[in-house]
Amino acid sequence: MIALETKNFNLKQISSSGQCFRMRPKEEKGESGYEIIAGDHCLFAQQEADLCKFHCSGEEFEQFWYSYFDLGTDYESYIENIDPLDEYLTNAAHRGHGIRILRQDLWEMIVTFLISQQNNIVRIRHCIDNICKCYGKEMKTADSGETYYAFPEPEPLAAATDEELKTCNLGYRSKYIIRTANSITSGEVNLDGLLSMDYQQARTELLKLYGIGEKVADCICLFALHKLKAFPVDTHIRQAIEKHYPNGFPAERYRGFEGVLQQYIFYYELTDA
DNA sequence: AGCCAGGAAGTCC
DNA sequence: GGACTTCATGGC
Repeated sequence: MIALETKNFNLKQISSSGQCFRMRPKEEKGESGYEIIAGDHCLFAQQEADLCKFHCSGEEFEQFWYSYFDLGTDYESYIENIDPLDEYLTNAAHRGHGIRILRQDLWEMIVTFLISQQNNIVRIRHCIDNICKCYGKEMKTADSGETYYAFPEPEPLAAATDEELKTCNLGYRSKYIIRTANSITSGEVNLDGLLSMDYQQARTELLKLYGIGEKVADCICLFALHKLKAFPVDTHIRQAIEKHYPNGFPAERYRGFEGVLQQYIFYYELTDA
């Protein structure tokens, strides 16, 4: 178990920030915390104020979770750059000050945000749970020996038929996932290649995939490739900008980390004080 | 019951 | 290039 003092880190805020869908409140041995499943990893974590307990080995923490939670980055400096006259953004950042832009798996984000389109967050979780149970490897946690399912690899999803995927209740998105999985297994689009591209290159490459448009591509760039200049505009963000920024969001002031602010706004719009 | 959801592809002009 | 329609499913 790793105990750590953290700043600008809040499990509750991250779990409901809409960037990850396999993180949820959980009781373990009578203690409350959060279960986080990412790729084929699973972690139980607890938090009291700034003190966090990560129930994993030091090795797994250093090699995986430290990076996953982006713990090497100072988020307060992003918040300090916010225009103090911008009351809306100041309030949004205040409420979501414990959010981090997670460094998640590329393939997992591609599938996750294909599923996210024209869908609500509660149902997105169900859809992802379904495909993990059907197509992901069964795993056991080192900590407590509990069973969980890894996120499925491209191969089994590429091999699935539309009829089979239908049992996961993905709706019309099934065909997007099958065709995109085939684009990966065939080598038409190379996942490792995407990792070394800049934002514009990666975005263009992602747009080649069937079912991925500008918004989903930006989510993948932000949440998997950690391109903080990506600023995904969905229905909530569009409405918030129309309401609070009639002349457009002042992205030029925040060049290079617009994506962090986008998350504060998204979280602010989806939560109550 | 009916509207909506972290949109994108298809089909017009 | 823009506007308009269709696409499954279920949460609220």
